[in-house]
Amino acid sequence: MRMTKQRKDILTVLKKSTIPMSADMILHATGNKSMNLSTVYRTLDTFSDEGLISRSTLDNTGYYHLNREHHCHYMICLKCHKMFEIDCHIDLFENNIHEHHDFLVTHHEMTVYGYCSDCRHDTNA
Amino acid sequence: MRMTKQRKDILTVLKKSTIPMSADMILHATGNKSMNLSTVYRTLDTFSDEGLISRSTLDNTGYYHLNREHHCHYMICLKCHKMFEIDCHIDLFENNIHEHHDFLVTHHEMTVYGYCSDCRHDTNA
DNA sequence: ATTCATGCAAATTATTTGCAGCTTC
DNA sequence: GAAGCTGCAAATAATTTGCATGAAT
Repeated sequence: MRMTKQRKDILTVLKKSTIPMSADMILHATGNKSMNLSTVYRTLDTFSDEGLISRSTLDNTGYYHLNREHHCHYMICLKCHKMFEIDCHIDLFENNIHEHHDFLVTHHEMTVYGYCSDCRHDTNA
Repeated sequence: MRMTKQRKDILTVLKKSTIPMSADMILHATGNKSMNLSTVYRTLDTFSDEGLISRSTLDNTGYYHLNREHHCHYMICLKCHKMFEIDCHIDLFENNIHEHHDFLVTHHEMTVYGYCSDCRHDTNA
């Protein structure tokens, strides 16, 4: 993977951010006025393939964040759409989140990704 | 809320399904050849507002499912993209899912929605 | 030098909206 | 009969792609 100025800029932005960012947010955050949005998308794909970052679909658009040692989840305010980072403490739920983060939980979503039985035994993998 | 043929058709489809469906999948599943996709979207919005169904963004598109007594989450196969329903047993994780569902978990995502402190205390709510 | 990355513009896809006509209550 | 739906077509918005040029190894 070639380390171009664009890629460096994008990586810098991602390293600084504590919350997931959309491609557009990332583009603006770099301050690189000549960089194109498609470059951002392509770079994010590449970083993703390299396992450097992860993409989640939130609010109907893609959000990207650096993969760090301790993974975390996010709380999203239904009104202002701000995102707040929370550690992956499975026990830290509903009431606990309210106490610890002063965030009133209305609902949550969890999706588990992986490979199903069929696909694991499928030889044309 | 008026109960039109279109709304009945859509509700029937959602009732039959055990997994979330996209607007397009729902349209085709109704078999109603004269119904328009915008009607599906509008109806799903309405149902959502009524609290009848929930929308999740998966795989970058919206998926809708009926709200049932026991809520559940979904496992998504990274290869075939099939979805599998799993109960919300917070303790039923990684290894357990593998044992119980023969699904190899690679990663998961959890998002908690609600209202942040700022917004709860904001009078122009 | 060669390979890969970039900018630009055009294509795709999911979703939303305006509007005029048609149903349901 | 009125308010609320619907279909259709056109508008948005996010993301992807083709292609010719430019930069990194």
